[in-house]
Amino acid sequence: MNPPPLLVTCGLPYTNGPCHLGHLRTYVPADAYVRYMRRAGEEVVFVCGSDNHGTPIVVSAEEAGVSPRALSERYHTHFDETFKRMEVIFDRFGMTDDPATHHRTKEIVSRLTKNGYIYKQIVHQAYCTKCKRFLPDRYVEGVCPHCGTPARGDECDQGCGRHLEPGEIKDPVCKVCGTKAEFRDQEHYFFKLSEFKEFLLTYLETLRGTSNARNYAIGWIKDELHDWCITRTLEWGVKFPGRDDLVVYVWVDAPIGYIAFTEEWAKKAGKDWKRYWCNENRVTHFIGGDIIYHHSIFWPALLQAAGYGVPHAIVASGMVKVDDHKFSKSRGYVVWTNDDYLDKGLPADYLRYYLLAYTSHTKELNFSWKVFSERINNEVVNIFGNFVYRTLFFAHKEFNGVPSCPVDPAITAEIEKSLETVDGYMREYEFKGAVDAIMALAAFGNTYIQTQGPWKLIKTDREASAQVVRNCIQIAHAVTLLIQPVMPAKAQECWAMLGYTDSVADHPLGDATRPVPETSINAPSPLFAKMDDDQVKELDALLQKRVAQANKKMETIPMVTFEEFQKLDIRTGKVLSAEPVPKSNKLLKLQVDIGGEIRQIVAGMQQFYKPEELAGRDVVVVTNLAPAKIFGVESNGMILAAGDSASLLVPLRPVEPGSRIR
RNA sequence: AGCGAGGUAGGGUAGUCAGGAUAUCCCGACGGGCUCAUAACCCGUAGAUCGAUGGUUCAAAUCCAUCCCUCGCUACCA
Repeated sequence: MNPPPLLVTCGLPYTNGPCHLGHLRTYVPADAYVRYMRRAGEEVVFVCGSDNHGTPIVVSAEEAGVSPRALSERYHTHFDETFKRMEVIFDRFGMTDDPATHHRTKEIVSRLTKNGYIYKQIVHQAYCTKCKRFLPDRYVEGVCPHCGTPARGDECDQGCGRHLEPGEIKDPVCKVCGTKAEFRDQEHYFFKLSEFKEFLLTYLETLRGTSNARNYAIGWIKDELHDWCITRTLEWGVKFPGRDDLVVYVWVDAPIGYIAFTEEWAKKAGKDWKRYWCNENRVTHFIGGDIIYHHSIFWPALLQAAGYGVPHAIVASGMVKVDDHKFSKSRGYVVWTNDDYLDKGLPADYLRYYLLAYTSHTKELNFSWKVFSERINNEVVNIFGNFVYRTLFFAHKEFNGVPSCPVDPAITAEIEKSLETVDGYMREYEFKGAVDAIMALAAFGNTYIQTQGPWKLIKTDREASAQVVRNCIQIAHAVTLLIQPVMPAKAQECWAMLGYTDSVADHPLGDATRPVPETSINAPSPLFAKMDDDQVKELDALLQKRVAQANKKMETIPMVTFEEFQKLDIRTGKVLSAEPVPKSNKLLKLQVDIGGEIRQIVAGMQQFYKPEELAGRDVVVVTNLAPAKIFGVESNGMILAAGDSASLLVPLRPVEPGSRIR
C-alpha cells in the first residue's frame, strides 16, 4: 500500500502586524521542503492561513477604529501577497474566520463533548468595570497564587512559570486601563488534557520532525499536565456550540484551521480531505520554536480526543536575531519583508538562500546585512553563478552549444553522490546541510573546469575540450535542478540558459543525471547581480536609524498632568531595620517608619548596600504604591533611588518621618 | 525558580551517544601563483586556553560533578 500523501502546514501568521524576517524563517524552509518533496515524486499538499481571532486583534482593531474582521482581512491580504512575492506558494491560504474553520471547530468541539472530554466549571474571572469586559489571558496582571510573584493572566511569567487558568490569578488589574479588576463568576468549559499524559508520552516517542519539538514536549509532560480552559468571554471568535456568550480559545480554532484549509483546498481540487487528516497520515507542521507547546501537546491531544489522526511530524525553527539583538519590533531590531527587502529591489531568491543556508534549522539565526551580502556574493554569485556563466560562455563561444559526446561516468557518479547527500539532509529537515551539498557540487564543477582547463585544451585537442565542457554543462544542469526548491526563479532562468524551453519545476530530481540534449546555447548573461558595498551600507543605515528612533521613542516618557502627579504619595521615612530576603540575591526586606506607621518594603539593593548601613537612614518612599508580593514577601511601597547603582535619595536637612514630598 | 535548546578561531559548522595522537570543513583576513569567467582554482600564513572549574583515565571537546552565560517557554513572536 502506498504511504498516505504528505500534508505540510505552516504556523498561522497572526493578523495584527506585517510580515517580517521571523515569519520567513519558518515559511521559506517549509516551501523549499514542499518543492523538494514534490520533485522527489511525493504527492504534497501545502496549506496555511491567517489566524484572526483572540483579544489582541480586538484591541488592535479598536485602536485602528475598524472591525476585527476588516483588520484581519487587511493583514490577510498583506501576508498572502508577501508570501507570493517570496515565492512561498500555498495550495490554500485561508482565514480562520472563514466559515470552514468555524464549521470544523464546532464539529470538533461537539465531538470532544460527546466523547466526554469537556466539562463545565465556574471560574472567577477578572472583569474590568471601566473597559466593561472580561479580561482574558494577557490583559490582566496580578499576583501568582502559587509563588506570590507578579504574574500575567495566563502564566506566572516572573515566578514559578506555571500556567494559570482563568480566575486563578490574585489581585487582578486591567492591563489596558490600569483599573483594579473585580472577579465575576463565569461558566467556562475545560478540556481534559490531563487524561492524555500517557498517550502523549507514547505518541511523542514516535513523532518525527526536529528534536527540539519532541524533547521540549516530553520534558513538559513528565512534569504536570493541567486541563485547559478552552472558552473565553469575547464577541470575536468561533462561538462555543450552544453558547452565544462564549467563544473558543484561539489555540483551539487556530490549528483546526489547518484542517479547514485542507477542506477548502480539497473541495476546489475535487479531493477527499479525510485522506489527509483521518487515521494514518503524514501531516507535517512547520512552526516557530515559540509555539511548540501548542503543537506537540495540546493539538495532538485534541485530535486524539476528537478521533482524528495525529500529526506525523513537527518541524520547529529557531528564532531570528537582528545584529545580535533579540528580535524586537519596539526596539527597532526587525527586518520587514516588504519595506526593508523586496521593495528595495532585492531578489526573493537571495533571502531564501540565506535563510536556508545560514545555519541549522533549529538554531538561532543572527541576521546582519554584512553577512547577508558576503554570503550572497561569495557563495551564490561567485561560486554558483560564476560556474554556470563561465561554462556556458565557453560552450557558446567555442562550440555554439552542448558538444555532442557522452557524459563522463565519473561526473555522473559525482552528481549521483550529491543527489543522495542532499536527499538525506532534506528528509531530516537539515536544510543547511542540503544547500551546502548543492553548493559543494557547484564548487566541484569549478575545481573540475579549472584543473581541466578546456580553454587550454582547445588549442591542442578540441575533442578533449569538448568533453570537459560537456561534463561541466551536465554539472550545471544538475545544480540547477537541485537548487530549484531553494531559488525557484533563478533556477528557472538558469534552466532557460541551458537551452530548455519548459519549466524546471516539472522535472524530477532524478533528471540530474539525464544527459542534457545537444542543443545550441545562446550567449549567456550573468545570472546574479552582486550586492555592492554602497547598497549594503544603505540597507544597514536604515536598520540603524530605526533602532536609534526606537531608542529615542522609548526614552520619551509621556507627560503627566498635575492631577496625575498628585496621585503619588511620596514621603520621607526612616529605615528601622533591614535584612536579606531568603533565596534572593538582590532583595532586601526593610521596615520603614513613614510617620506613625511601620511599612514593610522590599527593595532590590542588596548588591549595593549592607543591611546594617541602611538601618537608621532617612529615605524617600512612595507610600501609596499598590502592594506586591516579591519572592513571597509582601512589599508596601517603594524606596526611591537613582541610577544603576541605586544611589539613595535622602533629605538634605533632617525632617520628621512621614513628611510629604511636594 | 523550573523545564527545554545551546556555548568549538571574526561568522557558520563537524566531531560528543561508542574517550586516542598536530580538533574538521565552509566563508572571511593576509601573502603568493594562475587567469576562460561577475572570477574561480591552487599553494601558503595568521587566528580556538573546545563556556568555567574540579574529577575519572596512560589519554577528555568527548565520560562524571558543580557552576557561568545565551536563547525559548515569557510585551511586541515565526
